[in-house]
Order: sequence, then C-alpha cells, then structure tokens
Amino acid sequence: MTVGIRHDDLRRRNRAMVISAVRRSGQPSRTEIAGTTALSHSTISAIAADLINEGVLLEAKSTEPASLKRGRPQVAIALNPAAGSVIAIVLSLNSLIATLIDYSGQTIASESRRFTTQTLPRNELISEVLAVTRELLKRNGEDESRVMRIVLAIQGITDSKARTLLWSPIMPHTDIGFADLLEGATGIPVTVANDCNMMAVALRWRDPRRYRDNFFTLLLSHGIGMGLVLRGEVFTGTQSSGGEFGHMIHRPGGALCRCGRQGCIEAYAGSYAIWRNAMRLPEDSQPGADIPDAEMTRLAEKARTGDGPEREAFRKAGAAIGYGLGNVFALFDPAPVAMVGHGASAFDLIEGAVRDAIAQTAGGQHSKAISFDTDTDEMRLISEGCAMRALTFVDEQIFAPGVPVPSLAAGKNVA
Amino acid sequence: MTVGIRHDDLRRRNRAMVISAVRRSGQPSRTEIAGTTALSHSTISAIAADLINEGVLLEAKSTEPASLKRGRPQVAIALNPAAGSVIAIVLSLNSLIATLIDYSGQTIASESRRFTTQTLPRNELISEVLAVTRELLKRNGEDESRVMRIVLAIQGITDSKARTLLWSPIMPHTDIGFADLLEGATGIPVTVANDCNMMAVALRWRDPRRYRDNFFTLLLSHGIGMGLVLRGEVFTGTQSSGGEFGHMIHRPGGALCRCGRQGCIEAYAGSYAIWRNAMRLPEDSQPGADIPDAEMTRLAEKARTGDGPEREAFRKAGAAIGYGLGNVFALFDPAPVAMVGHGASAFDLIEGAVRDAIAQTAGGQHSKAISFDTDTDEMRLISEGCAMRALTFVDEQIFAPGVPVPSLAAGKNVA
DNA sequence: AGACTTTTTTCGGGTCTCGAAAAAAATAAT
DNA sequence: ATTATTTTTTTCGAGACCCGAAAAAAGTCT
Repeated sequence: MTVGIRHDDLRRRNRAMVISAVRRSGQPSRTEIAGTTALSHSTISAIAADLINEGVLLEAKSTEPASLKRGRPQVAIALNPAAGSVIAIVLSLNSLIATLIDYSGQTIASESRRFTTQTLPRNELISEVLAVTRELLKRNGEDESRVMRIVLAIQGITDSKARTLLWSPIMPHTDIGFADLLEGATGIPVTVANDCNMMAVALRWRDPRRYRDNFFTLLLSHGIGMGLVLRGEVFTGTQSSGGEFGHMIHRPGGALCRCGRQGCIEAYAGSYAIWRNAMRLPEDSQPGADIPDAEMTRLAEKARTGDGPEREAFRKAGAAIGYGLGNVFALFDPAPVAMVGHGASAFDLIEGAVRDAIAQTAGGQHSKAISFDTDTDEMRLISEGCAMRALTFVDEQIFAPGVPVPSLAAGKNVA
Repeated sequence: MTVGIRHDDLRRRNRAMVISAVRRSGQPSRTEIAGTTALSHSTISAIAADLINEGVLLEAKSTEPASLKRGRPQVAIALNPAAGSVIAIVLSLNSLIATLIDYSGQTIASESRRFTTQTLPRNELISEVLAVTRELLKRNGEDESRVMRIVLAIQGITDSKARTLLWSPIMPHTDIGFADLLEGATGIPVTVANDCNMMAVALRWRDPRRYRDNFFTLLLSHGIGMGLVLRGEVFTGTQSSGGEFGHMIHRPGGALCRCGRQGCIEAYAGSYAIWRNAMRLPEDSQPGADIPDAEMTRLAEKARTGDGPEREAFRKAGAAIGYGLGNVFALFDPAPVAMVGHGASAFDLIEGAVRDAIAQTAGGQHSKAISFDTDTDEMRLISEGCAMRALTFVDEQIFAPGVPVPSLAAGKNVA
C-alpha cells in the first residue's frame, strides 16, 4: 500500500521535478530551477547535464537579446523538441481530430474527419479512429517508436483506468476499449480521457495563476459536462471519469433528460432543453436530435431582443446550473469556474440566473466573489489538454526514470 | 511549489513509513514491515533500531504464545505507550468530552462537562473548553511536554487551516479561534476539525477493509453532516472544512432550513425537519429548538406501528438524503456510506426512500450494490477519530523527523 | 586590462539504501 | 544431547545521491 522510498526513486523524482520545471517555465536557467525545486545547484547541474546528454533537454541558444545584469549570463534550458512526440485525439459529436505534437508542445500536424457519430456503426467508428491515427503517422513519416503516447478525449464516461469508453451521449455504442484497440494497432501506449477533464488540464497550463489548485470547468453544449480540479489534481471518479454534473438532480421528478431520468441539470441546461423550453414544448417531451449551433445562436439573439419564451428558457438553464454549482460549492467551497463550449456564447443570458441561484445556496455568501470565464472554442481546449496530459506522461514515465544505469549496462552488454 | 526531495527527507519519509506500518498492523515483525513497505530488511533493521533507541517503538514481549514455525521467531515491534500522549476533545450539542490517550492509542483518562451550548456566553464556553483540558492534565499529573497534540472536533464549519471554528449550529457564536486559545493556555499544538471528518478518520482505522479509499460518512441528527474520503484522504474544502452535504439544495425554494435558506437537505432530513413534518406543521414554519433524542425515538416507534404523518416524515427525509447521495455519487461514483448518529437508529424507516431516490439519479444503476452501515454512537466515533488524527500528527511531524543528528549535536553542545 | 559579479561546474564529505554474508534463535532430525 | 535446518535479524562493504564550498567560466563595469 504505502510504499517506502528507495534510493533510486529519489533520483527519478528529482529528474521529474527538473523536467516539470522546464515544461512550466519555458526556458529557465539552472539557477532558476534550483530556486523553484529547492534542490542545490550542484544537484540541478548534474541532473541537467544528464538530461541534456540523453537528448531530453537542450541549452537554448537565443533567448532574450542580452541580459542587462552583470555576471555570467544564465544559460536557458529548454525541452528538446526532437526528444519525442505525442498524439492528441479528440472525438466529439460528428468530429474527429488527431494532432501530432513534438516534445516541446509545438503542433507538427493534424488530421481530421467528419461523420455522423450518432449513426455510424460501431466497427466503422473504430476504423475511423484507427485510420486517422495511422494517416497522421504516415503523412508525417513519423517513426512510431518516437511517438510515445496517445491521449484520446471523448465526451462521455470512461473507466477509471482510462482505457475504455463506457458510455457516450454522442453515439449509441457502449464499452469500446479504445486503449486496447489503438495500442494493438500502433504499439503506442494509449490513455482514454473525458473531454471535460482535459479542458481542465489545458486551463491549468494556460493560466496557472487563475486555475491552479481548485477550479471547475463546465462544458455547455448538447449536454453539460464538468471537470473538477481539487488540490491541484484533476479529479476522476473512483470507478469512472466522474464529474457527471449534468446528471445531478436539479428538480426531483422534473423535466425529462436525454439519459431517461427526470430532473437532471442537463434536462434544463443542455441545448436541447433550452430549445425545448423556447419552443414551449412540454418538459416531459422526448429530447429530439441535437440542436445545431446556428439554431442556438438564433435563440440567443431572440432572447436578447425581447422577453419571450427564449429568454425564459435561458433563465431556467441558468437556474439549473446555478443550483448545481451551489451544491458543488457546498461540498468543496466556491472556486473559479470556466464556462466552455458554444453555450458559453450565451453566458450573458444565463449569468443572472446562475448568480441568483448560487446566492440561495450554501455558497451564497461568496456569490459575488465567484468569477466566471468563458471560452467558446472547446475543441482547441480539449486538444491542448490531451497534448499536455500526454506530454506529462512522457515526462514522468519515460524520461524521469531514464535509462537504467546507461553507461554501465551498455558496457556490460558490449563485453 | 513542487519541491524536490532532499537526501534527509528520504530518511524522514521512511521512518514515517515504518511508524505508520506499526500503527496499522499492531505488532508486526521487522520482516513484515519490510514486506509492506518494500524497503530492504537492512533498512528496516536500522530504522527500527533507531526508533527503539529513541523510545518511539519497543520490542513487544509476549505476543502469541509460540510460533508453530521453525526458524528464529519474529520479534514483534509495538508502539511505546510512554513515547507521548495526545488529547482528543469533542464539543457537540450540550456536551464536552476530553480524552487523554497514550501513544499506543489506549485511553488513559477522560473528563466531561454538560452545559447548554445554545445559551452559554462566548467567554464561558471558551473557559469551559480550556478548563476541561487543564483539569484532564492536572488530574493525571501529566507533564505538558509529554502531551504532543490536541485535536478538537466541533460540529460546524472550521477554516481550512484547521485553527478556527467559523460557524456552528450548536451555538450562536462565530469565528472562535480555538487553536490559538488552547495553544496559548497549554503550549500544546492544536488542530480544530469538523466532527464528520473525524468520524471518517475513525472508520478508516476501525475497518480499513471496508472504508479505505473512497467512502462517505453521514451524521444524522439535528443537522446533517458529511465526511468525505476520496482517494484515501479525508477531503476538506478549499477554504473551510467543506462537506456541507446538509445544505445542498434538495428542492429549490422548498422547506425552510435552520440556516435561513430554503430547500436544503437538512430542511427535510434534520431531526427538527422530521419532527416538523410529523407534527404537520407547514414547511416554512421556523425551525424550533433541538428535538430531544427521546422524542425522535417516540416518532420512530409511531412510524413503525402505522402509516401516518410520522412515517411520511421519515420517508421525506429518506428522499432528501437519497437524492443528495445520488448527486454526490454523480460527482464521485458510488461508494460505501456509513450512517452515524441517533438518526441512524431510524434508518429502517428511511432506507427504502433513500434507495428509491438513488435509483432515480446517476448513481442509480448501482443502487442495489450500495451498502449502508449504521452506528448510533457518534460521540465515540468522533473521539476515536480525533485521537487517531492527533496520533498520526505526532507520528509524522514529531517522531518521523526525529532528533536532528542526535549524537553529533549532543557532543557539540557538551563541548 | 583588471576588478567585479553572477552562473555553472567540480570536488570532497556525509548519509542513505541495498545486497550478501554472518549471526542469532528457534525447531526437527539423528 | 548434538547436529542440521529454517527463518529472522544484524552487520558490513559498495554504490548512489545530495549538499556545501571552492573553483572555473563568462560576462559587465571602471
């Protein structure tokens, strides 16, 4: 269970610390790294030398033109882009995007497909995912051994081992073992993740000042998804990816949800629910097909121009989200929230109701202090999150352990 | 932020690991410890020798009569009861109990007071807490330097630094800095904790098989409290003790809660709410004084004998708790739940409604698999939790670091 | 050109863990 | 009773790692 620290773990951890410091800071000097890690200069020097030797890091040539300070100038250390690469794949409604990213985080290439996820047979869906990956590798003449990790983000629930898609609102199929399938096809280790969790990862890298230890991301689109970061870690459920905010019950026995249950937050705040209310359809009417973004934009415009059923529909969505957030705040205390996705473009229409609802919950006293960010481009965010998740995997699991006794083992093998 | 591991940390951590192994297993041998910690026998031998020398551990004499195996018999290692002691204080409605516990976890003595917490002036309340502590120390001729930690559990919200009681339902006063007050009076380091969190700690020690990585404790009494354990750690909020399950909103705009808001779970499931419903008082009637346990027992008896307003009141409580748990399960996935407190004695009356409600939430598919334990004696549980929390503090913060270079420093000082 | 400043590397010392071997302490066999 | 066997615990030497101090390096300032 709780395992002791062996001597070799120590070096591994400190190597990981150095790599992570470089990934965070961009181009820190050795002195800077020593400062942030609280390790001695000599240790940093030794570890940096090893990592540069192994090709993981390199001394960046041209950073700022010239330091204005006296003394020996600092040597900037950077991630070696050629150390390896990773692939980020995002599968969402009617869209599949795969991106190849080098070790320093730069995008090398990307490949995308469009098809109707709701109707595509299981086998064809799987083939598409495998094909887009292979295509990306081939088109870039990528040696597979250099691609060190694939992270696949999907809207839906994944298992806690991050290997299988258990259920997804964007397709009728369940229990697809994407990790095994992709690993079998490519030989590259694969992680399957929830899209909202990857959004949270991305935000953490984009703006670590604002999104650090505790925050929530909310994906507002057809469904309502949530990513939780608690104590600096993306929280996944104990058996699944968790964070099923959209299916917390807002009103027991209330509006019919896509999931078949009644009164879920999503049944008031998902785009189909907003549309249903705007159209004055009964709350128990069967949720229809997904509403196109353009139609939702039209509803929002109409809601802004006059106080009709459209505005009321957005207000109801805001109340559902607000009470839900209030309940989450009751458990965790209030924290920053990022609203992501096309629905965030109508945040002006729901913010009032959200705040009113929060004010009536346990998080109420801090209602005004809670700040919301919005970002309508969820795809980019999710993809970024996948990339960073994949890269940190490589950092921690491949480069931090390093080659076991490099020179010695090599010598023995030769002899 | 993320700090590297220095060489001396290593020993400290491995010492902590050994101490923790002994505390968990009771009387393990060195070989057993080596097995669970994955450290080598030589390391364990060295660390154990140090700790025995320092008086933290000792070789237990008479364990099982004789081993039936061949070979050198294992020497059982145990915690040295004389290594130190801690104090657990539980302040709850109309009751204050302080307990002195030796380093091995055995109760040495306890001291208790009864007074009306709701009406006692602030100063007198504080005096009572200080007095009961001093009394406990004096009556046992305890050298204060040997008492190494005080943990005070209170029903209510504490700050995230575990030093101040921010708000409590059992008294009108707010923001009492118990940690500073007690530390000032005794010179012993103090931690202030939430009662439900301490229940969770206790359950983890009582039955680690069942309550390990993920579980919830629910205190059913005047109010409804929750302790969350996620990934093996007691979860506290980011700014407060968190876990305000009782004030998650069950029905927006619903029944009046003691906290002044409407529709909280507590406004349906707290004992005053059950009583209010059983008496057929309107839902918006002001919550009165706390209902005596005897009265609640009477209501429960009546509910068992016939289907009247009493039974309906318990049913409503069950629904509120069930929907609330369903929402918690939506975020974290289902996990074992322990129902604690006098309200747990009526669990038979609410279980059906709880399960029905959960079945209608995202956790529904596992509704039948979710198991509930009940324990009506919350005081003992809370006190146990405080004691264990205090002892592990001592383990990790006092004995794991140890004396810094004992022999060398001593030699220098003498010279 | 030399003084000064700051960063980075080198070196020696100390501590820690590990594996192997030895010692210890019991039972089983002769 | 003595010897062999088994298992646990300790001892010992080797290797790895980190740290602090000193040295080297690479600039700017005078």
